[in-house]
Amino acid sequence: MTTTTNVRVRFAPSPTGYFHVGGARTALYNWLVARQANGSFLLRIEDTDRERSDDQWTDGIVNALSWLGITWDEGLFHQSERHELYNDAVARLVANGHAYACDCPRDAIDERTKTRQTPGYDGFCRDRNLEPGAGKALRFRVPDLGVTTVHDLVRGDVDFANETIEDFVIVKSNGDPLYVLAVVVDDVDMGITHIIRAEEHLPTTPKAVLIWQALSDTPLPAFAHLPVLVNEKRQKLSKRRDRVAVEDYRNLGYLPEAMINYLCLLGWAPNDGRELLAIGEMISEFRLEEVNKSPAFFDEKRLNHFNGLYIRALTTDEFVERAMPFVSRDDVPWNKDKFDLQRFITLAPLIQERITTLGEIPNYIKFLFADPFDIDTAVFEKAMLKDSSSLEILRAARSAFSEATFDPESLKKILITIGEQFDRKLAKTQAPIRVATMGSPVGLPLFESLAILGRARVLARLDHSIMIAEKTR
RNA sequence: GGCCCCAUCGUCUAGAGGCCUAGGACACCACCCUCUCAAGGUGGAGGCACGGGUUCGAAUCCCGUUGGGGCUACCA
Repeated sequence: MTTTTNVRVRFAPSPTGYFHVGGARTALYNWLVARQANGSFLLRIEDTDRERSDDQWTDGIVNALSWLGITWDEGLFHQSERHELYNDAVARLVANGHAYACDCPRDAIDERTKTRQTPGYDGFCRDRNLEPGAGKALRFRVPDLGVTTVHDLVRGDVDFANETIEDFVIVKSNGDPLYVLAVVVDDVDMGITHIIRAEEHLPTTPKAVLIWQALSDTPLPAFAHLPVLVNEKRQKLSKRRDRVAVEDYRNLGYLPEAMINYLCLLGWAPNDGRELLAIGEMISEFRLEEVNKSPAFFDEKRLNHFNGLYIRALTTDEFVERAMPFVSRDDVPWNKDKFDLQRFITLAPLIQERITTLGEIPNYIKFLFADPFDIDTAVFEKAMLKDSSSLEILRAARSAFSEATFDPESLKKILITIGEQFDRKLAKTQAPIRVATMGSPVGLPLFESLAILGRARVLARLDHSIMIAEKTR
């Protein structure tokens, strides 16, 4: 296990917005490849565009990856701190004729393009031998003939005719390197062997190949372009359009291991039908060559399913521990110092099998810790006033509970007996009691809840509802 | 417009020429279980985009059509 290989991968997000699940999936696949090969996973922040980059987004990326358990072996690298490297590479490119200065304004290029059949830059400055410097951009001289082939592990060979690739800009006129240049310089410098990224980068990959070959004799890395993740309209997930920030899922109460499992299956599946995969299984079984080519819809419903399974697989102790941040938040629907850990623990197993996200917990235990306790009028009316015997049941229960042993079994027997008096099944008998004591027609099992609530509060709540019902009828 | 990618149930997928009467999972529906709601169990409906080839045989290979998507900045 201590043998290391030379496999080196990198995850290179740009800090220009919330870190979304598509990026997380890309990071995961990179990480799996690194772990499987016992190689290295590097994290590099692509912040060459200073205006769009912001440290807060970098923090978000770092936090999200940490939460997911995707650890990096080298980094964080910031492209913004590596300008010397880029300048050096640019100087070499200019010196050996691969790059040239260009002072064409955009509108001039567009004007000339109108009269041409091929779109893009027309190579106007190619042989003008402009002296590179301030106010002039640098363009890469793309061969007029031939084909640049991208060998892609998931898509096979993809050919691009060089004549369809324009002489693209690699350095802005203000001297800043462009992404396409910085990426290659860094990948060469860091000895990256596998470039695993989203499919949207495929069209610019021949440019990267050309730069790589102009800059280095080292063999090209293997490429793997992953299918993009799409929304319900089958458009690429976007930070602006779609609310899919990893951070949001964390706050909603998704488990990182469920998220990882779901993400892993978005574009890849093991040979047999297994869907619940441990990290170790993903690491040993994942194959880039088996990654699907078509876009995948990020389906929250399916994520929910996985999250529910993972929550239910927790031991009670683990569950309680995971739940703590969600029952101690400021926005919890009860006075924070009313919270009682022991009582929560007692109910925990019952909650655990009912929820799909940890964020749902407060609503389940609100009845226990919220005092004063009030009931939604619509709910109350439906449960208490639509049925004439509801009030009678409340009274009967009030009377019987005042002397009962307060354990679930005893309480249940009492209610069954009361139900018989009214010729009702238990399902019907429990309804008004539930609303009166728990505030909702749905929720945790009633008798366990009553027992934990305790006689005093149960009686008080019954009295309260009886009073309201009497007044209203 | 140009370049490129993609195409199995609504969704995620299994399927690498006969094992396919196309399998699983989510979602959906029904039933069972049941103090509510869930969870769980059982069952059901639902798909190879279309057209040509190749082949004894095609979801699987080839071509085309259609449809979807990505890129097309001195963004990343």
